[in-house]
Amino acid sequence: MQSPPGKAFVMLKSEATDFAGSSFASHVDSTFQEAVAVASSASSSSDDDSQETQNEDDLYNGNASKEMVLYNPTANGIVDSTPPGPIQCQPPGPRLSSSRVLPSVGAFTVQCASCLKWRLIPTKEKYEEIREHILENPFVCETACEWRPDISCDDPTDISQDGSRLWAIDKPNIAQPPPGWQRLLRIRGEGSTKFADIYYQAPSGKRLRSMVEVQKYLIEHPQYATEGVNLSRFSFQIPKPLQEDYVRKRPAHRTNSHDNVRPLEPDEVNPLAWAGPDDTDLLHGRLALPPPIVEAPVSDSSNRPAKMARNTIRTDVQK
DNA sequence: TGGGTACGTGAAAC
DNA sequence: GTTTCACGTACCCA
Repeated sequence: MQSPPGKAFVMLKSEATDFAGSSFASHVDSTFQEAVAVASSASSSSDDDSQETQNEDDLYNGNASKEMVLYNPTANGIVDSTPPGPIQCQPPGPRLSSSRVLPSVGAFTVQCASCLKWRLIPTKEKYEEIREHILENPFVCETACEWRPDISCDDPTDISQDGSRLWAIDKPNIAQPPPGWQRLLRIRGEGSTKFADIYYQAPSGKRLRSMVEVQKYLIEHPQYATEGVNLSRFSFQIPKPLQEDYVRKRPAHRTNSHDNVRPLEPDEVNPLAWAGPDDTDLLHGRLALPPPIVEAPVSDSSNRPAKMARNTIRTDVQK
């Protein structure tokens, strides 16, 4: 099993304490139980069945060659080194302050193909640019010189998995959204049957949630086609969580899912610290980020269907 | 009450 | 058998 040609990791809402100064390996045992990570692998993956394992190995042991991670710097995730700059992933709208809102990707990290250290990517746009070509152009630390002139493979990793964040592997080689369009990743709560949803937001603000909708929209708005916007620019592939049980498995072809699906017990639930962001780093001016946009999916929610859980979350968190 | 969002689920694809 | 796609809809807020 060789290293996949490219990966993108998504680290989600978290309460972080430190990023740098610790290796993945040193955190494996203690953090994997806590981190919620999403991982998507490269297209190559001849061994899909072992992809998850490989991803985990990559993440912790540094075997991956080109990986990308998203993390949420609002949660105090930035290292004590040079700030990567503002992250522009899903700026919270008015509704996003709602307690319904679940974990959301806040920032982006890619693994250097050379030294295997993680480098923060300053903007979503840059991340998407890297991701689009990561198979052909593996990311290396020198690439980061574009926004951090003094960075090199000799510098410590920007981020390590300390177990307080949600990690996901993003898919490589996803096309950047057309100009004016936004690709939105919305993470669902833990225990849902699906990890996340992808939306494309048209310049008009219209949100499209499937290829079918995109196609309809492009037909209804032929001006985009004249601008070169076509379906190949869209991908609804979602990242995969490293924590396998973040997403509830669906029973095979059973409509009466209650028969087969055992709700997670509280102590089985990933004890995420979905706390609000630690302002420390913000106060230090390390990041210019949107305010917290996430409310924690409380572990309580795992005892019941997600929709019910939402009620609980609201009741517990809000007001 | 209408619009937006998050979640569940049937069907299709793998 | 499992994953992904697509979309219906419950729920919440303004």
